[in-house]
Amino acid sequence: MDRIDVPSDVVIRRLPLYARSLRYLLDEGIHSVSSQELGERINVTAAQIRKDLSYFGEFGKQGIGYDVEKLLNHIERILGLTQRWPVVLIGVGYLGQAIARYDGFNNQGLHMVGLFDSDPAKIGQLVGELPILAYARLHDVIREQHVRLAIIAVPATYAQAVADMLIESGVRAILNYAPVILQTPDDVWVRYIDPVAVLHSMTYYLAREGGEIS
Amino acid sequence: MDRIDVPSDVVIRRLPLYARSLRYLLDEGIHSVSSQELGERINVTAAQIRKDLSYFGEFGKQGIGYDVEKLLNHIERILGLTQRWPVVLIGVGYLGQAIARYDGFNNQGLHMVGLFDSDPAKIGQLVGELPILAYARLHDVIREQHVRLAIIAVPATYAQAVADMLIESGVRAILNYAPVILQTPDDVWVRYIDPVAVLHSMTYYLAREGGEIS
DNA sequence: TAGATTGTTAATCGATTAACAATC
DNA sequence: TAGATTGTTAATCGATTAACAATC
Repeated sequence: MDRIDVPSDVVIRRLPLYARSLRYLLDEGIHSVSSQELGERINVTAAQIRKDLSYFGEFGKQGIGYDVEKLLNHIERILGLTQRWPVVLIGVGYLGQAIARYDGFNNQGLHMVGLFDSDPAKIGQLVGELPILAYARLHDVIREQHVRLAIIAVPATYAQAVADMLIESGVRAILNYAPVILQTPDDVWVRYIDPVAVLHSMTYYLAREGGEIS
Repeated sequence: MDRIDVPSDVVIRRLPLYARSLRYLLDEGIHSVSSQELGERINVTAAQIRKDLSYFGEFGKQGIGYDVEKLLNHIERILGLTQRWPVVLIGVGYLGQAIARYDGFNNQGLHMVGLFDSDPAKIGQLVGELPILAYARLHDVIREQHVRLAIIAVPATYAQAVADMLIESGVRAILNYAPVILQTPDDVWVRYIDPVAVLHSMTYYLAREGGEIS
C-alpha cells in the first residue's frame, strides 16, 4: 500500500504567502492568475507553486490558470483559516503593544483573546479593546477559550518559564519573539521571530561587499 | 583549479544563533562546549554545527570541544559584527517604536542612526535618544553615515516605494516587516519578518490535530 | 594511555526545477 | 483549431547526517 505523499513543512510555510498574494490580487480586481504571474509577484518559480498546490488537489485549468478567489478559498481552508483561532499574547511591553494593536493578528483566522503581563502596574490597562491580565488568569483563559496558539513577547530570561506554563495549560503552538530557543515537547509547534539574528546574517554579506574581505 | 567550497545561505543564517548561544554560555560562566552540548541548546545536530564551522576554519580541539569565548569571537568576526553597522528605520508606528527602543538593534554590531516617518505630526519627536526625521532627510543621512542596512516598518502599501528610495540612496540590505514581497535588484539583500504568515502556517497543523481532519 | 571529541568524507535524504503530455 | 498553461514525473541540485580517522 502506497503512503500518500505528505506536504513537507517548507511547503506549508509558503502557503500563507500564496494566500496573501491572492488577497492582494483580489483587491486589485484581478480574477485570474497563472502560476507564472503569481510566482513573479512573490519570487517563487511557477513550477514550485504548481508542485506545492498539487499536494492538496487540482485547482487550476490548463491553458487558463487559476481563479484567484477560488484558489484563495482553497488555501485558506487548507491552512485552517476558515476557523477563527483564539490567540493569547504574553508580555505587553512596546513590542507586545505593537502586536496587540496590529490587526493582522486579529483577522483572517486569528483572534486575540487575552493579553498578559507580569507587571502589576500594567494589570487592568486597556490595549485597544482588551485589558492586560495577570499571569494568575492565564490558565483559566486558555482553558475556557480553548486557546491553542500563543505569542511570547517577554524578555529572554522568562520565555522558557512562560512557554512551560502555556503548554501546561493546553497551548499547542507558540510564536516566540524572545531571543532564546525553547525546549518543548514534540507535539508542540514553536516558531521564532528573530530580527536581530536576521540582521546579523545580512552583515555577513555586507562585510564582504566591494571586495574588502575575500 | 578547485573552487573553494563556499558556505550557503542556510549556513550563514545559523551562525547568529550559534553566536547568541555562546554569549549566553559566557554569561553563565561556561568556558568550554562540545558541538553536542551546543547543539542540544539550540536544537541542531552536533554534526551540523561542526560542518557549518568547518567552512570557516578549525576552531575546536579534539577530545575537548570549543573555547566559548574564542569561538564567539571567531563567529562575530565572520559575521562582520566586530564593526558597527549604522541602521536606519523607516516607519515609526507602534512597531517602529518597539524596534527603535529594543536594544538588540543597538548592540552587537548594530547601531541605529536614523528614524524616519511620513507623518508630519511625528517629525521632531524623540524616541529614546533619536528624533524622528522627515523622508526629505533620508537620502542625506544614508549618504553621510554610509548606511547600508535599513529596516522597513511602514504599511504594506508604502513598502515598495520606501525600498526603492532606500536602494537609490545606497542601502544594500533591508529587513522588511511589511507584509509584501519587495522587488529589488540582485545585489540587494532582503529578508522578511512575517509573524502573521508564520502563525498561518501553524494553524495548518492545529487544524489537523486530534484527527478531526485527515 | 584511554576516553572524548573534532574535522571531514561519503552516503542519505529532501527540495527544486525542467520538461512534457494532457487538456482547457 | 492553435495557443496557453496545468499537473506530474524524472532529473538535478543542495542540505543533512552518519561514520570514522586524526588527535587532544
